[in-house]
Amino acid sequence: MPVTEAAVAPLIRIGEVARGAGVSVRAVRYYEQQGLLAAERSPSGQRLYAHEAVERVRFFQQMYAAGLTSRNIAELLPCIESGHTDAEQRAMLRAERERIQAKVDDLQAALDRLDHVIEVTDTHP
Amino acid sequence: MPVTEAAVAPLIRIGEVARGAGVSVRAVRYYEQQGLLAAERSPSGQRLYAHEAVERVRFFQQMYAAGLTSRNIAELLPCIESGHTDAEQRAMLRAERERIQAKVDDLQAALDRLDHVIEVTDTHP
DNA sequence: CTAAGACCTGACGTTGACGTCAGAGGCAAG
DNA sequence: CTTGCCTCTGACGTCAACGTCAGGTCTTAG
Repeated sequence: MPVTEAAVAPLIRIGEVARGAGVSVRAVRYYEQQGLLAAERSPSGQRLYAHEAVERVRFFQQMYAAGLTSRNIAELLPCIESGHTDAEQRAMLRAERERIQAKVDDLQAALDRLDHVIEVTDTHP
Repeated sequence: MPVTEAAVAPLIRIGEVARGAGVSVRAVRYYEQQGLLAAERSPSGQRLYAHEAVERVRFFQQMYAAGLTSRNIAELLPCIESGHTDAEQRAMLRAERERIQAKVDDLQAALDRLDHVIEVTDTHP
């Protein structure tokens, strides 16, 4: 086994990140602008990402879908990466959790109402 | 029992509707503009609403929270009021239902991820 | 070498549900 | 009558997460 070079994880360009995560190239640039996703640069200035960037962007999408803002996501990223938190961060995490839970409850209530409408209108065509 | 006049349900003004439903006066006007909520007018031009308007506005809020647009709500209002639907409307109702259900699932997934983060960071302070 | 894509940096446009401000009436109390 | 609060009609502002366009550079298949 040669001791020469560890297999350098091949970096990917922005288009591949975007396609992999199912978002636009513009969106990926936007995430960088919001401080969510840093990129190396090639000598010519093109952004280069590790493969994990794809999963990371998917995570962003999931959080956006949950109603978090870029700022919220930026705040909770250090918690995830460092694995430890101070009191303020824990409070923030719990607050976001409560917000989402409340939203789930709201949606469930809306769903119930819609189901009621559907039931009524289906049995009275 | 006098046969004179049925107790006229007292109409309320826009401010009371807004306070009752927990939204702004501007929002109530906006709903009218979107064709969601009609109002009588006093001789001087002020909007007058029945009490049920409050509940109706709450319903709007619930639907907005579920991610429906004003247009969506406007489309499903006739279904609710008439109590019957054509095929297209039923399809629309089901589609919205699916959208909301998908959103609930997304939120639940986000919640699970957040819970995981919270758990890890709580046990590693 | 060359043409087609992919990528770059600005920078303005979009969408939805309102917020906000201006200017002008209404309306009950004192 | 006037003070104070509510309401009216426009009409422009906001905010977030991008879309889109312009004009130029890079990379890669052939």
